[in-house]
Amino acid sequence: MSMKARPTLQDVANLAGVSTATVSRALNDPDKVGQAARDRIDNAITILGYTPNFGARALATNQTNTVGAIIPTLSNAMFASGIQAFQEVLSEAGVTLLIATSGYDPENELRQIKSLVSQGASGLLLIGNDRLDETRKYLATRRTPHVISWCYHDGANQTYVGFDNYAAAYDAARRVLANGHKRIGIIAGDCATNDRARARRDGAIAAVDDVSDAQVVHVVQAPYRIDAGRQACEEILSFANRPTALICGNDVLAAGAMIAARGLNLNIPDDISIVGFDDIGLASVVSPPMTTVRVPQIEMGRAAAALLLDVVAGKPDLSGVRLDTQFIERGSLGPAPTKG
Amino acid sequence: MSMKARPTLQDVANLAGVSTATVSRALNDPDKVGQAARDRIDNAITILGYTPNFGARALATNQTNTVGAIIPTLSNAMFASGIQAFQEVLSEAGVTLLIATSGYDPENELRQIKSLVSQGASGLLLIGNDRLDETRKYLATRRTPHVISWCYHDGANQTYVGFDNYAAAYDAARRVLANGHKRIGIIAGDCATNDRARARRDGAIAAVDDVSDAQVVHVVQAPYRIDAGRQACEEILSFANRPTALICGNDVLAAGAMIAARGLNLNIPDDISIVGFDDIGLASVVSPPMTTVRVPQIEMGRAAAALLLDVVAGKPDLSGVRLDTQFIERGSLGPAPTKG
DNA sequence: ACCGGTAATGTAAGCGCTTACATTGCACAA
DNA sequence: TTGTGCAATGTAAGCGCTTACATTACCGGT
Repeated sequence: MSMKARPTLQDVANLAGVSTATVSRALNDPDKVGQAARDRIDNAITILGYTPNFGARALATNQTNTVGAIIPTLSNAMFASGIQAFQEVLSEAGVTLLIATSGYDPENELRQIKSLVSQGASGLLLIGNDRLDETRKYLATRRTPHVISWCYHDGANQTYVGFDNYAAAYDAARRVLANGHKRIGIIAGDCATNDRARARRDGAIAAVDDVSDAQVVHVVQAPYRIDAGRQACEEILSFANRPTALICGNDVLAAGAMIAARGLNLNIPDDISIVGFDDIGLASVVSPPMTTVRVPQIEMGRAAAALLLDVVAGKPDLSGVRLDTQFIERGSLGPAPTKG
Repeated sequence: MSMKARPTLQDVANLAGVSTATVSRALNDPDKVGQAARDRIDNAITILGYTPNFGARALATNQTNTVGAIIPTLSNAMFASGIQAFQEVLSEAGVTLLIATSGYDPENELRQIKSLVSQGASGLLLIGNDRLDETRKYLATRRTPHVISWCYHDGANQTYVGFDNYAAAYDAARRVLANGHKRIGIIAGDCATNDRARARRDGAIAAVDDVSDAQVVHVVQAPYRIDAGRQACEEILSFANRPTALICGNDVLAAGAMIAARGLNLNIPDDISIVGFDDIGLASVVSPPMTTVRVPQIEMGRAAAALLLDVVAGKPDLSGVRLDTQFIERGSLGPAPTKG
């Protein structure tokens, strides 16, 4: 048993009786190496359990074949399938994905960005638009290629692959209003460092404001957790002037709200309608099935990957991609109860 | 604007008018550098947007401060909070986490392992016990520190931080049987490359076998997706000799089963009881709330991180950690229907 | 005034890899 | 036979960083 922790190219070369250059070629461009040598090298590699040192390779070639993604959290399904799709496209292109989480904290996001860049990420997938100025500056002075997803804005000097949270929420609220609801409650996500949550809230509010006899009776914020959604809903329902419909920042919040409503013996949607956002798997399972806004996660992930690959490769395709959301009407939305 | 893509230590040194050694020291051991120099260096760093090249540092120091985790999938909440906890402990220790997914494919797992090691991971978190021999050999010859989670086995020459899937499923099945059920159906996860799914299935079967007048009437496998769970349930319920209770490989499957049952106008739990496994957020939201087995994800993640850190640091603490699961009884489990 | 000690800094080697360039050996044409 | 061309391989420099060792400057004690 060798004491060396990690076999190197040199070790392989020695064992195979060739120079390091030959081993390197055998690895990267097998055609350039004779059959005999190649066999001995392959053999040596398996014997030693050799794995190239990525950092050294990156140093020598000045290219890493690696990109990074910083997402707010792994803890709910919100990003899961999008990232999965992102990953798949990348690995087809032979690019490794490094994943980090920011926990919705901009400071932490910057730290993670630096860490990933440091690790060799030559491109970045970022979520949303709320970011430290310092982060922006860092990205700019380093000219780090990046695409921003899960949101979309026109004209900004950024590459977005996403959808318009504001418009989607506006539309969803319109649909709710079309059911005759006049008193609307809103359970928004935590808006402090989350532009998507803000956009969704504001879109919904704007839609209600645009209808003269309807009003937003309560707006509360809650982190994207079921229990927080329940608590928020309980709070809203404890006030006078109960809403007949609740528009929630995402499905997790809406699921919590449904529990709370049921806990108060309210029937959904007869007594109160509840709509979510994201259409995660859960939405169709709860009872009644949840009305929500479908986000094109997979398409978004794929498109973001393709675009990022382009940008990294130097094609300055700054156009971005705007995807459509879809309002999914299910049982949790019903007509406004007749005044009783 | 410099044309250099990525500023180096040298660039910083030039700008600050010192040698690279001084900059390096300023970065890693500030006390060793005079105040004046340090200021100029800090300044140069921000001006240039310098970020150390991780690979080069790793090369020079021979230590990476990085570990990797390979999980089957990001797509459901099964691993989310465990990984989150894992990550948190690591980052407290200043260690970076690299995440990759295998998609339950052992070949892919090996590929990802090599990739992470290549990237500098000096330790690995692996899920479950099903693995290519080649993978085992690779890990062994390289002496790559790793801990295995989401399962537990005694005596094996491995470090486990997890729980006993078999025992937990056995126990869950006992609880079901204690409710008087005699005809049990099982919707297992995809067992082919998933030892946890197998253990859960076999544990449940064993429990039923241990009760003389009860029997497993159907066993089907389905990937961990809601629609697959629904389909599997529909299949089982289409057979003669319907079970009165369904034990599912995880909550996602159970959620699908609940939909299917409801679709057939069966009341849960009056007509059929359904139990899941994992206790993901969804379990308490569905209606009726799902009886399931709580897995100590957070504790597991934290413990795995602590242990991995130890192993990487050279303390050969091979003891492993066995955690307990907890049977959570909710509305989806009821007494067996009286023969009708 | 001189010396030893110490703090601050510089010099240069080397980490594991790739690659331009040099070398070797051989087949084949003339 | 001699040269030519090409395939296979070797040599060595250099990627960005750390660090042992060397150097410098300046301190206080005598």
